[in-house]
Amino acid sequence: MTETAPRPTLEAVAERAGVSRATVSRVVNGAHGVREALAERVRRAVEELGYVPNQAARSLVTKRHDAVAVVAAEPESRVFADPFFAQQLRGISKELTAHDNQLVLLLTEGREDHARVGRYLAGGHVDGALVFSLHLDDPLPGLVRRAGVPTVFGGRPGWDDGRDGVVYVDSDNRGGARAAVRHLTGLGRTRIAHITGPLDQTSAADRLAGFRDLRADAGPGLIERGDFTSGGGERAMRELLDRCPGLDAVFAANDLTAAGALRVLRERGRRVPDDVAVVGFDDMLPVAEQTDPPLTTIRQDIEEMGRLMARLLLRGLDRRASGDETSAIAAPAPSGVVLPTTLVRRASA
Amino acid sequence: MTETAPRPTLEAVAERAGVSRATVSRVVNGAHGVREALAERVRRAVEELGYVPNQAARSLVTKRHDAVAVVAAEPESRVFADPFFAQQLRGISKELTAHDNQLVLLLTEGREDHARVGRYLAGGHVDGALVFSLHLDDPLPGLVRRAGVPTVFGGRPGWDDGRDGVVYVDSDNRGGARAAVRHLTGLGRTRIAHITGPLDQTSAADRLAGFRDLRADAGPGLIERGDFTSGGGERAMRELLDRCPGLDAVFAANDLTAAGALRVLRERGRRVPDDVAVVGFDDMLPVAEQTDPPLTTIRQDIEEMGRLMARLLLRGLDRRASGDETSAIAAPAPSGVVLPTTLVRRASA
DNA sequence: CGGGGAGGTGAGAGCGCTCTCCGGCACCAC
DNA sequence: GTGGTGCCGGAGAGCGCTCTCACCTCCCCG
Repeated sequence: MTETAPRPTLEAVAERAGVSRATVSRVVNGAHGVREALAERVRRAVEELGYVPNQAARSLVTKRHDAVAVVAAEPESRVFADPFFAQQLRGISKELTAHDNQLVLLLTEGREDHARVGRYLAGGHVDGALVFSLHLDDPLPGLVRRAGVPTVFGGRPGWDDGRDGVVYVDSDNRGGARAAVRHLTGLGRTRIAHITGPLDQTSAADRLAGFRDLRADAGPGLIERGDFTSGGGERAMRELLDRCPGLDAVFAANDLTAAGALRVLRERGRRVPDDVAVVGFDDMLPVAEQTDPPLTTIRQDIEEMGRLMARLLLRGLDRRASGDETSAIAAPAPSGVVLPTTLVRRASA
Repeated sequence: MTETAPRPTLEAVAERAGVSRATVSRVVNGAHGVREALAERVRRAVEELGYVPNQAARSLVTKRHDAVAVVAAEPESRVFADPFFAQQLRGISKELTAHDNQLVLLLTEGREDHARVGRYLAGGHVDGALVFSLHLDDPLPGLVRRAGVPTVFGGRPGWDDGRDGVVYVDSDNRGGARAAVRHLTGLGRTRIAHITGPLDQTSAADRLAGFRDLRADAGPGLIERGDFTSGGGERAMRELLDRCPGLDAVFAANDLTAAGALRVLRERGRRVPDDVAVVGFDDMLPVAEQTDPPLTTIRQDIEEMGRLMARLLLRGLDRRASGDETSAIAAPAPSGVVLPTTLVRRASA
């Protein structure tokens, strides 16, 4: 079918333009120091021949790939059930594209995949990695560290001990949770319950921490563990209602959970928000806007998270490339960047 | 920080094992014709040195990259609002991984991005492309064709004239629509309405066609255009109800649309499914399971679509690589593969 | 016991590019 | 005129790998 036409090489362009390979290379790579007349001739030759540099050959000598790996553990329902990952990806993609970098997607599933990813990263096929690590016991972080690839994490890694210069981007889960609680108390609610997410995920743990910040007195009776699913939200809500029928507000760790809680609340004859006010987290649109009543929730700028991750990584790569130790000191890589969240007020609280 | 240690080369392994580069290469690439004793020595040296082949160097000579581009137009709400894309990606990823291929993700947005993608594909950085083309007037298909890269499309391209050997994978939208209607008529419904999707997308057009297959007599009064969103579903449902208050069933082009319709139905005091039965399409879980009542819908195997796309592409690449004209004739690339859909019965119909 | 395989192994020529030299040339000052 | 000073541009050496050949053992058969 489509016979792969032999693509023109630098050599061919050089010949056509009547110059040497080196000159063509200089022009193609935007280096200065080539007389305009010559440069123009080269450019025309490039155009006429439809020359595109062979990335493999270039990488071979530069040791740069202009490619970044995005690593995500696939089985994490969170990653794929929500539109989250897609949105982060979009942010990442935009930023990488703007800097002429390619995005190599590595989805893992199971142990053997981890080994594969480790090998791939260690193999020096990409300049850096963007890793989504949501679980406390995630093997991925250790793996990429061993691979020795510059990395930025998405979400606070569980083992961030604040010292080892791990770079990550997260949204302000704790602050968002506080804002949710503050909103609820502002509404005059006093018996506020919290349905957590799976606590082996830092986002869930941080949201719980934020809740506790303002409700230090909340007995365990007002806190029930959920799992970021609506089914879990239902279960937890029932439990909570049985234990503490008089509660007047619920802060759910995410919107799915809140949707489940809402259903149980209605089923038990509680009016929302009159009897019980509900606040979610994420502002996951297809859910938050379509619950009954529409959900008041905490929004995070997912796409910006992705974009920021990419930006941080590329910046780090540049610094490394220029071997500029001083600037590395002048502007040390931030170890964690936390994006603000905002309260979106709808009808449920 | 992590000083990039100079990675061992084939040469280094060869020296350590006391053989020539060629032999190491043979072992590494699994070629036979190396005495077991030697092969073992080589393997040990590889292990000890932690040798990983340099893909750039390899590509330079083989002209193979073991990488496939996945191209998707980002602004299409469909691609990112649904978990669809993520699921297809997962299927694609699994299949590619199984064949040791990398996935390079290219998200486009706007005209200049198209040019960029075109250049990238034409640049021969990947062996093939998987392209999601949902719109009739999508410029992407023409672009990849010009780039001359082996391609498999996701979703039937609008311009598939049945002749030019375009390879694509789609789910059976038309058959699924027929199944939906058949289910409704089986329930004794006679005044069945259809809320379409945006008809410039082949999936929406095909679903409409399936509806028409069995309801050729359905006047335009029973067909209302939607846009795959719940808001559109609401609008269309109101319209339909005003125009034809006696309708007893609705087939919505997707679940989001159905969710919107459901809301309007309730608002207008119609009981579902008693007064009006509703069937959706997609079986988009967070939506279909959580509508009230839960949605009867047509499920498609999204992940399998992705997997199949990848499989088809890789198969084509293999054939091309082996230059095996005869097998190309013996097993011609299928021009379109259509995956079956199944009816998932819940409470709405 | 010698010749002809057959099967292993190594040498070496690139793949297409970048980048370091180094030579050439124009221009200035003396 | 001569020597210096830049700036351009070209030559050439690889980057790490694959792959074709040629060579070199052995082994088998006549």
